[in-house]
Amino acid sequence: MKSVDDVREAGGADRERAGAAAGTVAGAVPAGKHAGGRRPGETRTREAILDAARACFAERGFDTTSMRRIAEAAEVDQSLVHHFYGTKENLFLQALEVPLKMPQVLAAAAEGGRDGVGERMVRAHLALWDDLSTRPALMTMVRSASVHRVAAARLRETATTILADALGNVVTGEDAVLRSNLIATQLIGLAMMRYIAVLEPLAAADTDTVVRYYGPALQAIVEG
Amino acid sequence: MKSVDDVREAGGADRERAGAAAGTVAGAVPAGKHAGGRRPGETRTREAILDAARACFAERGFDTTSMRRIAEAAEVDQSLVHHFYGTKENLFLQALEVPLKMPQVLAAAAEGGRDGVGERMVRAHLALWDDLSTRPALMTMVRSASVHRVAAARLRETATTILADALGNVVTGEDAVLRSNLIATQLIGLAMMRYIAVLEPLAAADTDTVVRYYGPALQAIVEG
DNA sequence: GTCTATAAATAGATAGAC
DNA sequence: GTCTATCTATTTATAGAC
Repeated sequence: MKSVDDVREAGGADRERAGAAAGTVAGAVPAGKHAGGRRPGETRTREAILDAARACFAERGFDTTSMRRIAEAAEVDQSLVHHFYGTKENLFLQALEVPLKMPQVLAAAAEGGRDGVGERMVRAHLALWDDLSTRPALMTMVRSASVHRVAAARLRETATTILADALGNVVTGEDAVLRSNLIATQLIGLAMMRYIAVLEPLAAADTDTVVRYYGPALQAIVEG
Repeated sequence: MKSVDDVREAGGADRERAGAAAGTVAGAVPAGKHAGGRRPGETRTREAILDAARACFAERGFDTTSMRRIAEAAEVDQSLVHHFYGTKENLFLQALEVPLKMPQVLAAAAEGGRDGVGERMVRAHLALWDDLSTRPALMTMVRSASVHRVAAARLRETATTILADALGNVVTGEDAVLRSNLIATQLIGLAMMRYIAVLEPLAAADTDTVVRYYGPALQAIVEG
């Protein structure tokens, strides 16, 4: 598993921020140091639930994942899941939040001109899917896009906004937006077959091999 | 909607065959003409249920589709669905049966040598998805592949057996199987974004345009 | 903040009358 | 072959004790 930079999105709009360090535990917090802020222990449980939800949704999709299962995975009571996130729908929305690093990584890959941009995009995409801090949200999105309206909308949004924006300076000329769509199509297809359908030998192939063969396919569309 | 040849698979193993013409209705059957065969009226209801199931599964996926909903779509009682197909799982299996014409159409597209095979494959694939007699089964397969083991297996099988077989004489040399995987990846990605996620402007683009831009991308992998 | 208990809806599946 | 009625399990979600 390759590791990309450790930039993560703030998450849901109503998510509290940890005071300073990420590893803050209940017992390590100085007494009387939380005026108006969160009470110690709360955030940890809340995040544990969200992480568990992401993992479950990523692995089994929206419908197949029950609130009970998420609670079990987070090792908390079922009612706590509702207490923190209300409905299953809302929890799913939070789990869908795409890590901020995604547009950054893809934009970085699109830099550097037209030459070899196909291979760089494939490599960046694989890096995001092989990174354990970004994979669950991506997997949740793609896996549920077929049956959940919001996940599908998020997928479209990712394909257009993020990808088309990143490729804005690279894919130019006639039908530029359509061609960007087709590049996104190739990348989503790759995720689908390699990580979800687990098609062999593709799923077991190493990154370099995939980049070598698939990069030129993206490049063909970049060139128009 | 373009129409491909009208070859359809026999369906499930336990499916009865219609006597002669497809349009046979109860009243039009000669009396005493069904010794040991099916009783009139049965087949029609049975097929209506299967068609309705395919339509529902195609549109909403496995989990979201209830037996009651299928019964409603077929305009029959719920218990009839169980009567004919037993479990929901079994009905889903029947609905997944990929039309026989699929491998035929793809094999035909692969004929004619390496030149322009990318464009021919894209065009054949789009024809299958735009044909109302094949689309529901394909849609059912791809839409549920993310959450249903059997659908995923069918997708893998389609990608390897059917596609790799068709491309056997075209994709040769180093990593031929992996490259066939990547071609299937592109086609499934296309179906996913154009027909399921409905990404614009891709979904609204006409066939020729998609073929023109996407064909060379497949060709790049064929060439290696 | 965390738990027990349960409401309310819906699912798949079956029995049996006709 | 077709319908009514119902069983059983599971789901999301909430109320309320501590």
